[in-house]
Amino acid sequence: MATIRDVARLAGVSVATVSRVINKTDSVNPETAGQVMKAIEQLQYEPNAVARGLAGKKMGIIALILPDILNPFFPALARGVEDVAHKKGLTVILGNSDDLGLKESSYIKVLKKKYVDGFIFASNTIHEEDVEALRKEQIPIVLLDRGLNTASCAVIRSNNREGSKLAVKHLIEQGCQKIAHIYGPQELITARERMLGYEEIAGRLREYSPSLMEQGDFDIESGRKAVEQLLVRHPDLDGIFAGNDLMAVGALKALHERGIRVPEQVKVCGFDGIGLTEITEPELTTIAQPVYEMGGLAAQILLDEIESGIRENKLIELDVTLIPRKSTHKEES
Amino acid sequence: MATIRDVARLAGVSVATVSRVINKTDSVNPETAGQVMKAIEQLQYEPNAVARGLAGKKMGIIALILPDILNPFFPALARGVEDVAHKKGLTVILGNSDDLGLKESSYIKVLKKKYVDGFIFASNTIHEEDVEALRKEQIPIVLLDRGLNTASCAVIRSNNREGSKLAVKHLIEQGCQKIAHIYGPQELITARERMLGYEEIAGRLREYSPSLMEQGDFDIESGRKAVEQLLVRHPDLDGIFAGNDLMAVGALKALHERGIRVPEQVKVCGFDGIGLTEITEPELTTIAQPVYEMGGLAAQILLDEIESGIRENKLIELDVTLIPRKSTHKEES
DNA sequence: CTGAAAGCGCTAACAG
DNA sequence: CTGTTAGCGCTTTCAG
Repeated sequence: MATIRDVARLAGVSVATVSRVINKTDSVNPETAGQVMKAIEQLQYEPNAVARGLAGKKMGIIALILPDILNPFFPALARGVEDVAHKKGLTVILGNSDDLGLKESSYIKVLKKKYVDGFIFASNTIHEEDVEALRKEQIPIVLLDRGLNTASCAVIRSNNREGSKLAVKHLIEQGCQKIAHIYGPQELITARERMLGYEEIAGRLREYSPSLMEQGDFDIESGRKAVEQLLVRHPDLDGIFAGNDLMAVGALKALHERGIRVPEQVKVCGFDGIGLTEITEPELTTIAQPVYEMGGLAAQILLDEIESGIRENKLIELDVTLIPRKSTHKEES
Repeated sequence: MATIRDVARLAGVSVATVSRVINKTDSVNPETAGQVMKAIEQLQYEPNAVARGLAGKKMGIIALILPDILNPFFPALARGVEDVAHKKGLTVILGNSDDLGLKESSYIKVLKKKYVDGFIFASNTIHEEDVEALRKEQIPIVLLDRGLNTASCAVIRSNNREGSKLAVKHLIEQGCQKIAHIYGPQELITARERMLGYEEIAGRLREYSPSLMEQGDFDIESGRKAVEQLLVRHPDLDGIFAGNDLMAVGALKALHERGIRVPEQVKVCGFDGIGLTEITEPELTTIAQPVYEMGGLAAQILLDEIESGIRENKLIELDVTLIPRKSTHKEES
């Protein structure tokens, strides 16, 4: 592997000059530059990223810390991040935090030592101090689905409240009158927002009652259990809005087990728009988030910040869209 | 951030000594070592990974190149890799190759410059030359699901042929007599092996015919299409063994659309054991690969190789297991 | 067992 | 516009 020295020698210039033409960091006489370029070509020279990193404190790597890549929500996010990073020549380090603050801290600690250029946290448990610490060291961060309180960096999320309202309105349009909601863990702002959206619309219904809400954990099993509870209290419910798709799948399962037909007797709507929703029977109506785009956008903002050195601090809220499918289909009368 | 120099100064020794106690690379007087340790504690010293990388050509990073993290087979693999890597203090870079040889080469090029310690390729299109090149540079590699021809590094895969035999035998036990097979792209050794396993067992059936096989692309849509073709030729088939779970899901969909009941009229079995198989209706019988374990093992072997510097070159074939579910359930008579 | 010093390959003042 | 040189922080001979 040729080094910058080899290039300098062959081109008959100093390493500084070579560095300049590579990084366009200073003007260089076009002719000299030409010589250098030629030498680079000839030697097939490629700058060593590690040496560069040591000198400049940037390795051309961004870190993506998410709860668990096994959760079907995250692969699309990861892909979104990776695609834009790769396009810009950066690489992505993946970390699974399991929503453990400690694991997040541990990733941060290790990755800082590797001079990663920036962090994207899609994790729900980052310690405020960790964010502050990174901020202080001028390491760019982008947060996904976090509250406003952490106003010291860019935050991306989708419009959860509006999405919920969309969902409930849709259920009503399809003829539902008694709509239950399975909400996610209330530590998560997304879960809270979705619940609020539900209450805002469902609260107006004659049949509404707070007991139409039941907690879940954003996983399939909890969705199933929640429905079992709900059916005890409200055997006559005719619509279920689950706080995410996994719980909606669980709901579908519970209903199926009980011989309750979807959508004829009960209509079900999820949230997220993950691929699973297309393979259930019936296919699941859902509020789709632009997950891939969110990942791409997060990466984009992060890269901009890395390049410019300017912190953006903005909160971006993306629109969601209703994808009507069989599970909420209105029977023609 | 304290440097090794600070530690040396505080401990009253040379940097070389500090380096020695950190890396246990040479014996040091226990007392001196103690001093050094104390200094390290006091200064909260953490060695800089990039400087280390530049000096030693290893960044404590491994690269995982797979076709597409969006394919539900890969998250578990990635998680397996990441978990063991993280346990050993290494980090994982993720690359999506889309099974494009060019993209793989591009990842290799970029990552070599970053002194990654090793590569895991779960991708199907690595150029033989690329592998050889890495080999020559002594960069450890582990391959997943590759043929034997690339005998120059460790290869992990699961016993696809036996798995297929298991599947077909199971279908026969459940009463199937005319079993079709949807096979995957024949460039993939996994797809070929599964097909061979099918032929070996199904070939003995009275009703067997080569026209019971139809090609698919390992995705849902192709599974659906394949079944449509198969039903034209063999309206009376009573079992389908799909080369992977996604195609099995497609098969389920096609059958459902045609009003053919599973498992009563046709039984369906998939291959892989991805999570999707638990949420279809009916739930899908499948041959499960230990995907998470495969990832963990790949990482383990890679790390061993990185640490020892000894190439292992072994081929490891993991066992698969039949997971019987509703989609192949035999009706009690 | 320990220290001095030469890199690893590149960037970024600082002169000129 | 260009060259010299001092780091970045650590590892690793080579002496002692």
